[in-house]
Amino acid sequence: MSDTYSQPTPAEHTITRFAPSPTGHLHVGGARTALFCWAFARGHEGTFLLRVEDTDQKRSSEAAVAGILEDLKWLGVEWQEGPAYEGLGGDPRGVGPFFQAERVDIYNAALAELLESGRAYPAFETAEELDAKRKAATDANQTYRYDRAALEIPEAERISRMMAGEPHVVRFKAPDHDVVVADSVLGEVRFAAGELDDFVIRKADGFPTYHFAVVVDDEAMGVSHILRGQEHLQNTPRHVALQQALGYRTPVYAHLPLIFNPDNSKMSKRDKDKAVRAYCKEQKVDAAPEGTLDDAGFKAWMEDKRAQLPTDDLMRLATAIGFAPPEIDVEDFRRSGYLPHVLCNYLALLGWNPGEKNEDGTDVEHFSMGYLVEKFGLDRIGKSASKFDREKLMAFNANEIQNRMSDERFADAWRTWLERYDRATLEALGDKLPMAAAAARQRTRVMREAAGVVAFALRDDFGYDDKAVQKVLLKNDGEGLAVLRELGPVLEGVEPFEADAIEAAIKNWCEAKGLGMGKAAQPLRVAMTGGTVSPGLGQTLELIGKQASLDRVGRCLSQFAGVGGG
RNA sequence: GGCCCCAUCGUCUAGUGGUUUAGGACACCGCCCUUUCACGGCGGCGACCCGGGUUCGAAUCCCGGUGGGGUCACCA
Repeated sequence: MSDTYSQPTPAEHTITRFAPSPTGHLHVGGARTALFCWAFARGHEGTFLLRVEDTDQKRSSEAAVAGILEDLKWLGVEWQEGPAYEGLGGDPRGVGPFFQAERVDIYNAALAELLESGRAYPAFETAEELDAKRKAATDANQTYRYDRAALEIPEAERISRMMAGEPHVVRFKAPDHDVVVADSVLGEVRFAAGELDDFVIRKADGFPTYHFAVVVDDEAMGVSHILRGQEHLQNTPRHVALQQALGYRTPVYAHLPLIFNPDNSKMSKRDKDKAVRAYCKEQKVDAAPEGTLDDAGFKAWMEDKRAQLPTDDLMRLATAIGFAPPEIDVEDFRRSGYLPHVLCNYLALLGWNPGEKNEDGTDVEHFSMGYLVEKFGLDRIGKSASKFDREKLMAFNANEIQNRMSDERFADAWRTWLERYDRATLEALGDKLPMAAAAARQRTRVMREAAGVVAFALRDDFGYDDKAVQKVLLKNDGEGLAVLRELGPVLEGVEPFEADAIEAAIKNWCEAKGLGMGKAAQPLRVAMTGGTVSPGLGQTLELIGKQASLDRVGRCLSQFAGVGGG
């Protein structure tokens, strides 16, 4: 065996890896896999490494790599080994590089062994020829397996044609015995001999296929535990067969249950395009709004049910038409204003459960990253797929913001979020941000809702809600307006103009008049915001400011005086 | 269709043969708190896919059925 990929690490050391292919942002399913790999390694004082599977030249992009690294870092899923990124990554054991496209020599060395031992062989069919064979088999209602036609060619000729540079792939000769996959979640899964066909391990372009690269790399990098989605289960016998042929050890496998949409469809990036497209149809949007797409592009996208827009274009379009597509990628949840450790918390519960109770008998459901690291284990991973429930995630996030965060911590988190996603509001708020945060916190479930809660403070030129005006100001001969008239001077006398003092002053006035607080609060709300809903009265007025509050009372009075009496 | 996986309230799940009138969370519905909204408190609704075994006893073990899902590329 060549030293190139000999085992550099003692087998007892726990090493997990996350190996995304850089074809887009990190998907929540991938995020959960990464999270589990990370937690498992951490909990076993092991190493979590990141490897980029970019052997598909056509679909990989550097932007996608950067996006995935950023998403992981934001989540708090930190890799000790792998691509360097803001202090993460590195290669202390010298097992890199961590981009498969840079490891072709390593794969070829392993491949040479298989070729030599006769476990792999070149095949010369074109993709078109294979498609035709496949189609013929399907049409005849039969399962297609590669027919080993290339093995009909005498070996010497095969080799010489390969050496002469004739286009070819290399196939692995599948074993003639059953392959058993020992999975720590599912148990032993047996695949009968003959189920595997001679799959391709090196493509015509010289790059290894996924199956081959994964097996070689996991061995070379000393990966001890492979946690991945259950959609990979049928790949595993191929990998095990390859390991056996190469004399590698087989790592521990744990196949994670799948995550679905509430309607049982697979969660996919396409869902976003689908939702936006449906909204466009529903709202009869027949041309792309200014500054989003050109007409031809928009039309083509609308007509092709499976078309996907680049993320940025899609989001710009969605924003322009006032629609929020469902969150699918980690970046989507970040943009909506979920907290990273809450997302991790929720994700961890999809397919895993600590199985512990709180003292009051409820299940332990809200936990920190540290708790996850401490408790996570393969033995409590579930077997059945789960549906992604945004309502519950939202409730988790709301719980964190409303019941666990302080006003100060929320203000910090909000500021960070605004810096990235809503600079206009950040600037409009200015140094009132902490006050606004305090007012908005208990009414905010995800960060993007917060600005709406305090929107009244940002603009003076709001309109009044008719129903509110009728009910609160004009009813009973302008009772509400009369209250407002008297409240003006009361507010004027409040100094300093702070929430508690404001509330106290209004309360005093009510008591003196023998009125319930509601009789004063609601007219003031309408005057301050145009409607009947706002944060606490004191907070609302303080946020608006003394002069502006008085102005709003005046404006309201002059607008409705004489409309309905009073 | 072949192969493979799975199956507890609408959803996420606890439950590993008796401690279970199956526990919790989200959602939903009431009531309470209350200056609106929200928060919070209390209560309610609501599940072991079906059929056979095994056993004194089965949500838990076995078999079959049904249902759901995954996968069948020179993508990963």
